[in-house]
Amino acid sequence: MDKDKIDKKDHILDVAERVFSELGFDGASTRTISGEAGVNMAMLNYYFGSKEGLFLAVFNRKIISFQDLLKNIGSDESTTAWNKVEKYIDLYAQRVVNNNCFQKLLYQELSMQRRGELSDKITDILMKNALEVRKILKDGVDNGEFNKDIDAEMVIATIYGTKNFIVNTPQLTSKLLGYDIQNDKMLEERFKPRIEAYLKTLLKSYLLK
Amino acid sequence: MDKDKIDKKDHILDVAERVFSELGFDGASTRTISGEAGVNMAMLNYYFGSKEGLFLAVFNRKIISFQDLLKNIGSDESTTAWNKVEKYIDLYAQRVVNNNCFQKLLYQELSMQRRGELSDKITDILMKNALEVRKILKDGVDNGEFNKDIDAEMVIATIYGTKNFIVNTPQLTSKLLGYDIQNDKMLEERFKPRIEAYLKTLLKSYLLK
DNA sequence: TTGATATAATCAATCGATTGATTAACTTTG
DNA sequence: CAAAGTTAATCAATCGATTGATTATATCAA
Repeated sequence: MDKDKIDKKDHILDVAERVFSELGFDGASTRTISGEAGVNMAMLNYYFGSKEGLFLAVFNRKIISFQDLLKNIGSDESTTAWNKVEKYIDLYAQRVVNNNCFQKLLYQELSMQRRGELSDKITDILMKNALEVRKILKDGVDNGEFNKDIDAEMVIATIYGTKNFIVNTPQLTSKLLGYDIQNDKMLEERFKPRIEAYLKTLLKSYLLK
Repeated sequence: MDKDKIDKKDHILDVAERVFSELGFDGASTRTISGEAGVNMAMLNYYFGSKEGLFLAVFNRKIISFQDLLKNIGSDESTTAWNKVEKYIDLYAQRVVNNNCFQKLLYQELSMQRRGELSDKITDILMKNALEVRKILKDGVDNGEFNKDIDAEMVIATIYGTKNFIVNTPQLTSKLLGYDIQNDKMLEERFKPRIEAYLKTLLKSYLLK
């Protein structure tokens, strides 16, 4: 039945996303993934063509919705630039909480600059997001809302980097923050409001005159 | 000759450090490392016992100078907390420029929480570093120099994270910043002063009353 | 509805390539 | 000579990928 096929592919993607996140692209073997998904190894290639195809499928499944949300924030003409920044921080924090595992995977894969389509695709997607944020910042400068001498690109690095550092080195930052970042409940109830409040205060004092 | 042996081992470590940084632990094969180092594959095991032994050797070689960084920063009682922060930013930026490759390797391995001994070792070192910075920040709060409601731990995440994001995703940030982060000359002449100025301005507006 | 048939899904088995590691022979050095 | 250094050749294990055979499902003529 068609419904079953979709469910099974989706199940494989779920498992693959988790295993990739835990072990990285190289560390996660197709045998491990198929084994944990409870399917035959050949099914991975049957459905997704190759290991890289499987990774790309995991990747593509995640990115579509976020792009649209981001675009909507930037295109809203009825609000201030600072309000857009706040909205983006909220959206981003929510995204991190919901896709903690995957965000780690993305950054990990991007960190080791590898050959081919995979890295290029990830770069393109993240670049699009980054440019969207930069446009918001530049607009804020142009309309006099933000300081004219802000370093927009570095601000982007700060937003992404602060989050990445925390979720990508959980054994370090959990000690530092005082609670377990890898625990979903802690992530939602303590980390999320904390990074939201922090980034807003930090950027507000830097961006606004 | 003993000198030659040391030089050769050191050369292998140099190459291994770079290749590990570029491809990760899994992605870097012993054949690639030995090939690029211009030595026979068996020499790696002859010198370092195993691939992991080689990795540990790369890591241990760097630890010593890492420790030195920790000592002299917060101990100066004759200056302000903000001045210490500025000094630390300068020192850190210098560190990044000089050890760009290794810094990448470090956080790559740490973000893949997979090994026992090595991961603990890295965590301990970085934790010591982080606590040193936190002490500076807390002292600044206690003597009324900094805002009393700053989030010290998140500030640390911002300092480390902003840097890490840029040097660990060079193909992305090079596009964003407009020059090649992987070029040493660019790193020294353009990126270093830029991140110094940015972090100082950013943190100044956030920390100081 | 039934039976034949075509398509999709799944399987065990195995492919060649590559991995980290090791061996044994050779060369250099002291 | 003996020890250290170095090499090519090779090891078992595992990698991603593919095969041909088998089962399940869908389609359609009678």
